Amino acid sequence: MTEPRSASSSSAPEQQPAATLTPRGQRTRAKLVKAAYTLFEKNGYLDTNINDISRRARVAYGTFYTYFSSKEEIFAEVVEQMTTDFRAMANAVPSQPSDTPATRIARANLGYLRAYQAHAAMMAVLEQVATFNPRLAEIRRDARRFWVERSSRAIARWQRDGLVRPDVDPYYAATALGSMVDRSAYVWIVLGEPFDEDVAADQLTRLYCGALGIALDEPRAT
Amino acid sequence: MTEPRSASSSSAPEQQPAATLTPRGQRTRAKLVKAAYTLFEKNGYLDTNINDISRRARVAYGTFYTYFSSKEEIFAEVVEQMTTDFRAMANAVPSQPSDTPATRIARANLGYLRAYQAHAAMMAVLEQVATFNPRLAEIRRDARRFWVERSSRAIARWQRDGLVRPDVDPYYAATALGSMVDRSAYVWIVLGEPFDEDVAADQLTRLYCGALGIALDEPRAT
Amino acid sequence: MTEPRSASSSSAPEQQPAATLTPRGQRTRAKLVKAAYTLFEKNGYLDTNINDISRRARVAYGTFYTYFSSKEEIFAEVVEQMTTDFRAMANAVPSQPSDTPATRIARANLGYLRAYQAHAAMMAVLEQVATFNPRLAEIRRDARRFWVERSSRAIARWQRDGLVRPDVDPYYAATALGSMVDRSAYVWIVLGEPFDEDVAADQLTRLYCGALGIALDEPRAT
Amino acid sequence: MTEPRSASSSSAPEQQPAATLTPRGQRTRAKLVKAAYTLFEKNGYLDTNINDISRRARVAYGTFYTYFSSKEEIFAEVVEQMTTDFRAMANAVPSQPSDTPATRIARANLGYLRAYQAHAAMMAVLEQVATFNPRLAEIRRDARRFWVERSSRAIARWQRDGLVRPDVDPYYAATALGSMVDRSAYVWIVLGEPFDEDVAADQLTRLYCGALGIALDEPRAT
DNA sequence: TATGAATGAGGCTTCATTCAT
DNA sequence: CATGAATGAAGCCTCATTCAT
Repeated sequence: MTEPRSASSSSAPEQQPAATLTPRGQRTRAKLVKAAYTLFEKNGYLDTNINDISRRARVAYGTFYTYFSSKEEIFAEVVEQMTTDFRAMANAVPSQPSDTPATRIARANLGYLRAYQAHAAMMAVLEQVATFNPRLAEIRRDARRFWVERSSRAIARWQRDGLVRPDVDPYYAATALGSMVDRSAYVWIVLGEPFDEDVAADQLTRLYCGALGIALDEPRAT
Repeated sequence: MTEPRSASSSSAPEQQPAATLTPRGQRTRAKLVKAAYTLFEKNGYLDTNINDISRRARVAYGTFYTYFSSKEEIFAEVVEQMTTDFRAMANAVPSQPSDTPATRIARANLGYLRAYQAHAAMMAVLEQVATFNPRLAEIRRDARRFWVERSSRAIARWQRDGLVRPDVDPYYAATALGSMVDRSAYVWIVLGEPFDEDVAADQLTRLYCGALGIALDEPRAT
Repeated sequence: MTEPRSASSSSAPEQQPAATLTPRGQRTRAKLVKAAYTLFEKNGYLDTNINDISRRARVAYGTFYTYFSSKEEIFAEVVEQMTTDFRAMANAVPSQPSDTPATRIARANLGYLRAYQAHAAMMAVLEQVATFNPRLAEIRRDARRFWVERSSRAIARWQRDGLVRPDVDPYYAATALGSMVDRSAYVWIVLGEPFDEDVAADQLTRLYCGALGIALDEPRAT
Repeated sequence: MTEPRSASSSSAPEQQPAATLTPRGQRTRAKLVKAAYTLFEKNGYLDTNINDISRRARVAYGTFYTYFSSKEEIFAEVVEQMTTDFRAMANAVPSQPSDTPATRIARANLGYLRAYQAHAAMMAVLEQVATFNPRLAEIRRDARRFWVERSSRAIARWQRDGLVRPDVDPYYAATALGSMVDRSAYVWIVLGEPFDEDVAADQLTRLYCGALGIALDEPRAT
C-alpha cells in the first residue's frame, strides 16, 4: 500500500552506517557509490537519477534505497570522498621547516591547480548543487573555510614575523586570495578558458606573493 | 532534468522582438519581465515556474508564450537587464584622465562590490543557472570576459608605462584578479560570510595593487 | 526539472473554485468527479488511483491536477455530493406539524435506511477512509454530529412535553440511538447481513420508541 | 493498493503452526507478535510495516517470514489475541441464575464499555482493516455475530418468559441493540466524543431495556 | 533457524509546453 | 492578442515479499 503516510513512526530504512554491513552489502554499496560518482561527473546532479545509478551499478531500483535514503545522501558521500581525495592530492608534497613563504605558496597553488584538474568534473557539480541545496552548500562552505582558515593563520604568522606587509588583514586576504586561486581554477579548468598549468601556477604565485608583499624566491641562480 | 520538449519545436511562433509590439503588448511584456525578475530573485530559477510568473504578472498562462518561447528565454532577458544595470552601477563614477591606476582600481573594486550588493540575489541565480544551462552559461562567460578584457588591456597599458611589474602576464593577472574580486563578492554577499564593505574594498585594492606591483595612492597628506 | 522543491513559493496549481471555470473546464471537472465517484464506489479509496480516474474520465493524467490537488481533495468533493444527496433522500418526506413523535421517528428511520441503501457503496468507502485520513474523518464526524444534534434537540423537546421518559439524557440517547440506526444500516446493507427493509425499519422504530418511552402509533384501526 | 504478490505464491514454506516450534522459536514468534501488537496499535495497519515489526522485535527482517507468511497473517493473530482478551474482560463478572434481565444487560453493557476502553486502539485498527481486507473483515464479522447470537438467544428466551415485549424480533433487536452499544463505544472512545463511563453505561442500559420493554431493576430500596 | 540483501511494481505529483477558442 | 485547458513524460520513494548464505 502506498497511501497513508501520516503516522510514519520510525520507518526509515535504517541507512546502514557502512560498518554494520555484510561484505556483500559493502560491495553493493560501493558499486552504487562508484556508479553515482561516474554519473554525477558526466551528467551533473540534476540530470542524474536514481534509475541511472542503480542500472549502472547493476542492481535493482529498490536496492538503492537499501543504502541511501535519497539522491542527496549519496551525493554527499560522493563529495566527501572527492574532498578527501582533493585535499590529499593538493597537499601531496609536504613542506619543510626551512621552506620560505613563497615556496609554500607556490607549492600550495600548484597542488591546488593539479587537484582541481583531477577533480574538475566533480568540483563543477558540487558548484552546481551548492546553488540550490542548502545542505550540500554547507559542505562546500566548510571546504572553503578549511582553506581560508589555514591561509589566514599562515598569513597572520608571517605578518608577525615581518614577512607580510602590515596593512593587509589576514582574514580578508585569505578570503580574497583563496577566492582568486579557487575561482581561477574554475574558470580555466571547468569553464575551459585557455591556460597552461605551469604558467598559471607561476602567475598565481607571483600575484599572491605580490599581494601580500612577500619576496619571491630567487630563481635558483647558476 | 525535465524541460524536455524544448529542442527545436515544430512551429515556434517566433516570439515578438519587442520592437514590433503595440503599446499594450509592450506593457504586458514588461509586466512579465518584472514578475519574472522578482520571482527568479526570490526563488531561484528552478523553483520559479511559468505559472507563477503569469500569475504574478496577472496575465493568462498562455499569454506568457505570446512573448517568450521558454523559461530560458525570459531568464536571458532578465539577466540582460540585470547585467546592464550592474555595469552602469559598477561604473557609476567615471574616471578622470589624471587618475592613478590605484585610484582606478579602488574605484572599480568599490563599484563592483556595490553593484554586487545591489544585484546579489540575481547574481546568485545566474550562478546557479550557468551551472546547468549552456546558453545561459555563455551569458555569464561573456560578462566575465568583458571585465577580464578590460582589465587585461589596462594592465597591459600600465605595464608598458612601467607602472606594473614586468613579470606578470596581463591575461593571467586579469583573470586571476578578476576572479578574486568577483568571487570574494560572492562569498561575502551571497554566501553571507562576514565583511564590511569599506574594509573589503580597501583590502581588495591593496591586494590587487600589491599583486601588480602598483604603488598605492599616498594617503592625501597634509 | 523535478528536483529542488525547497522554495516552492505559491506554486499551487490554483485549484479552480469551480466558479471561475470556463464551460469547457466545468465539463472536464464534472467528468472527473463522475469518474471518481464510480471508481471509489467500485474499488474503494485505496484501490482507486489518479491514473484510473483520468483514464475513465478520458482526460490526460495531468489534467486531473488542473482541477484537484490530490486524491484526497477529489474524494472530499465526491463525499460532499454524496452527503447532500443522502440528506435530501433521507428527508424526502417532510413532516407535518400534526405528526406524532412515533410517526416522525418511523419516517426518519425508513428514510435513513433507504438513503443508506442508495448510497451504500460510498458510505462504505467513507467509512474506510475515515479510519486513516483525519481530514476525511472530520467530514464523517460532522455528518454524524448533524444527525445527533437534530435528534438530541427533538428528544429534549419531547421530553419537556412529557412524551419521553425523564430518565434518559437527550445527548446520550441521541448518540446511542443514532449509532443504532446508522450501524444497523451498515451491518445489513454494507456487510450484507440478511434483512428486509420494511421489517428492519419497523423494528428499529419499535426499539427507538421503546427506548425513549414513546408510545407507538395505534395501528390505524378499522 | 500494493501488497500484490500475495495471492497464492509458489512455494510458501507453510508457516509454523506455533505448536511444533522449539522453545527458542516460540520466544521469537512471541516477540514478533508483541512488537506487531504495539505497532498496529500505535500506527494502524497501513502505517506499520514488516521492517518496523522485525526491528522492534529485534530480529532480522527475514526472520519475520519464518513465522508469518504475510502482514495480514500476523495481524490476524494479533486480533485473535485481542478478541480473546476482550471477551474475557467484557464477561469478567459472571452472572448468577438469580439475575434479572436488566441486571444482566447492565453488566454486559458496562463490561463491553470497559473492554472497549482497554482495547480501543486495536478495535479502531480492526475497524480500519476490516474495510479493505475481506479476510480480516470476516474476523470482525464473526466477532459481531458472536455477540448478536448470544443476545438473540437471550432475548428470545426472555420473550418466551414474557419479560420482553412480543412485538420485537430477537434477531433484529439483537443486531440493532448490539450495534447501538458497539457503535456508541466506538464513537465515544475511538472518536473521542465526550462521555462519562458510568453515565454512558447507565444510559445504554436504560435505552436497551426500554427498547425491549424490560423492567429496570428497582433502585435497591430500603 | 536466522540473517539481511535484493527485488521491482506502484503511485503520486510537477510543470514546461501546446492547442483550441 | 489573450485565455486557460490539456498534455504526458519524468522522477522520487515505499515496502511486501523473495532469496542466497
